[in-house]
Amino acid sequence: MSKEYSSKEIAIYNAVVGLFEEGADLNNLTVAEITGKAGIGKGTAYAYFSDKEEMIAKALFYNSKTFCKQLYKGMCKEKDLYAKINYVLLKMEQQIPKADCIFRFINMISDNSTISKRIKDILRGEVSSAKMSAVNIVKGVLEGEFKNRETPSEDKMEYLVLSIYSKLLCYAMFLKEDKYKQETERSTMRGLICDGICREVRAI
Amino acid sequence: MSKEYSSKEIAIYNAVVGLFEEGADLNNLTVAEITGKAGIGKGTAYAYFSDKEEMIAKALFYNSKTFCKQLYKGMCKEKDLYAKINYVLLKMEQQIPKADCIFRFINMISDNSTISKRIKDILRGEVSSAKMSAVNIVKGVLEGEFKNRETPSEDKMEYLVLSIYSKLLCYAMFLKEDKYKQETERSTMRGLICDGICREVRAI
Amino acid sequence: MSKEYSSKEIAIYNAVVGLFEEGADLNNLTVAEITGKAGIGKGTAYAYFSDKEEMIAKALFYNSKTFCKQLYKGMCKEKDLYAKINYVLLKMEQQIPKADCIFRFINMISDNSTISKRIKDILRGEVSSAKMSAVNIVKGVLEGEFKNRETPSEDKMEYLVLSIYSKLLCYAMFLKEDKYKQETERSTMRGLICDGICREVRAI
Amino acid sequence: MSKEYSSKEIAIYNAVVGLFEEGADLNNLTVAEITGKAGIGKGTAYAYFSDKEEMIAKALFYNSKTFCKQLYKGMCKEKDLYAKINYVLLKMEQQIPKADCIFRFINMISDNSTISKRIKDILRGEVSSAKMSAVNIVKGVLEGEFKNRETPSEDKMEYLVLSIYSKLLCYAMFLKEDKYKQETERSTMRGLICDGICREVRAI
DNA sequence: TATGAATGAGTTTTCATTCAT
DNA sequence: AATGAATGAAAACTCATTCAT
Repeated sequence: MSKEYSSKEIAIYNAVVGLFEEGADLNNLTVAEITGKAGIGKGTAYAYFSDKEEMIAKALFYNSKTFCKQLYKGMCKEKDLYAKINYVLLKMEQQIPKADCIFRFINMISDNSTISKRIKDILRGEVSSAKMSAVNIVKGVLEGEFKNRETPSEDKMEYLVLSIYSKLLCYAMFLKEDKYKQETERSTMRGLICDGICREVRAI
Repeated sequence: MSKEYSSKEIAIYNAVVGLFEEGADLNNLTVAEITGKAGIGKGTAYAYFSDKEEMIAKALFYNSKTFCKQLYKGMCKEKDLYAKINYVLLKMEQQIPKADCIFRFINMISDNSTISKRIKDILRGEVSSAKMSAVNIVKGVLEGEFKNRETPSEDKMEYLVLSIYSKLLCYAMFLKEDKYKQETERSTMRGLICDGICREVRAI
Repeated sequence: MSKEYSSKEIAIYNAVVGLFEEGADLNNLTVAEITGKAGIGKGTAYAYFSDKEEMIAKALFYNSKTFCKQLYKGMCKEKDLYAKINYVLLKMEQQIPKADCIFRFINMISDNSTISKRIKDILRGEVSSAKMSAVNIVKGVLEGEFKNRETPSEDKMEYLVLSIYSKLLCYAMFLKEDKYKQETERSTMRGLICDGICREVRAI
Repeated sequence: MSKEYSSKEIAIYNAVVGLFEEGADLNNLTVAEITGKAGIGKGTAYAYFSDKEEMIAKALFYNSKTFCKQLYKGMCKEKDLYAKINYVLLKMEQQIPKADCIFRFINMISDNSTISKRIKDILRGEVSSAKMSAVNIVKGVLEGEFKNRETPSEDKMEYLVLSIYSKLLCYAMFLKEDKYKQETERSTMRGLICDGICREVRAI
């Protein structure tokens, strides 16, 4: 079911994400940097990827898939809506660089870069795409809410997904601001977001 | 109060935005393309900007400022919260490329590109930064809501801003999906967003 | 007298010639292509040849030697000058790719490529070189002509060789032109060449 | 009528031919070598040519055209067939490297290299192609021969062209052999070739 | 002041060759 | 002996930036 990755592929994926976490610009990464960080020869990388863009696109996709899968699993164990959202927000805080990387990944899907084109190719090929993965988390969050009551119309569900998804996305953005380096601030905002989402779900 | 722009500067700004709207990747724009589109010589551009990144960063900033200013003005004329939000969403739909350009601009602030660094420099210099401009719109939207009732705590205001801002941002993202090429779909979602935001504001 | 070739060597030789006949550029053949076509591992090839150039040079040499030997044999059976030349021209037509390969081989001797250097090394080592082989055919063609009459001076013999050799060479070149895809055209030219050479030989 | 060449183009053409004359392999010339020899920057070359192959192909073509034009002009002044051929052979001897370069050019037309493809593109574009130029010389040589007598059939003319052309070509090849470093040897062969051609023309 | 020809540093990518298995 | 994964040197090509006109 799950794809097999060779050790060299994983090395490239980790190198790309690692460089990103160190503050590199994904649009200006060089193959030399990537393979250097990965500890393999330049030529080797080209035996596994057709070009630089593929390396980066697949690395972002792999990172997103891995992180989202893990997030999804943990979130499912939480008992109610509030707890689920809180879990996701907390995990994002704990792994800011990973979350950030997904954030970049999602952004990249809609720029016009060559990487973006490659990402789209990958997503087309994969059944459970990465953006879907992020959206899946939101859907997972909502699941169970409508077991004991009528499921809202499709439009309303779509709105709820947008509403929750957008808050998660922006929370990731806000986390990078200096202000949110403080746990107190984060905790307050987290609470407000959880409350807000619960209120929205109830209201629909 | 407002800065004076020379005609050459404006030409560069319009060229950058124009190229972006034509589908160019902002990270791979060349000076030749920009000056070609602007109808001026390469050397001339360097008389007004210190490097390529400055051209792009300032162009994005200029575009955002202009669009947000216009949006802000129009929005103020609307009588209530619902109408204001509806106005903003409608304007975004009407000017998808411009909205998209701001979206990119906001995203860029948090990538690690050279352009991003330049944007930060500009924002530091400008009192009313562009992100602020976008956030300002949100603030403008909220303004007036709290004339007849107690202003919520600063934390809650911040949450409201995040909530509204995130929905606007994600609406811009969603607008690029095929589904939202249909006016009916857009109209439904617009209504849900306006309702949702009104509910949130009331609930706080 | 004749060298022994291992099966791997032969595989390489056939691979090179095969690739050439398929339209490959001898100057841009890769080891991967050659060994792939030969059905052996890259490392194995290096057990038999010191480098890529040697593979190609020896392959061309082998092909030339083989083809010329065969041509020489067949030609000797023909009774007179006209028949001999006609035989050679006909064989060239029947095996255009092989003839072409020799043609390339001869040309290569005088370019300054690394392959050319290797070819020269081989020719130095071999008593009956390939160019000699081609020239040998010409000499074979002339042989017997001067049994019943005085052998011309060395200079004149040299001229005759050049004259015949050059016509064979150019006939091979011309054969690649569209015009000579027609048997009628080829047949006419063949006749003219045979007549011309006979006349020259008689005149000397 | 004649194309204008920029000084940079000429510099590239001379550099390529110069490098060839110094013994470089046309198939392994690097852009750095060419532009270095030409005394211009690498980037500059790419402003005038779309790629390396174009530089080399056009350089060979330019050299051939120039040399053939000059040869043609001089040859026309000679009074009879013998003198004309003698003139051409002498010029070839005097400018062995140039003649050699044309020889390579003609050979290249029929290899399968990228340069060869480029040459074919050029020839398709030009009315008086380079191979034609070489052939033109042969035709020029023959011109005037048939003023006072009946022109032979087309086939026979074609044969004559092949016969003369092939001798010129091979003479150029032979000139590179050590033996023909001697003027005496060359002079003898020259005489034999002139006689031979005259005899052939008369016999047709 | 405006220009765009010229430059070369910096990137991607290929491929001959090696060597551990 | 045979293999092919791994390597990195080398080459093509691009493009920001300069500067003579």
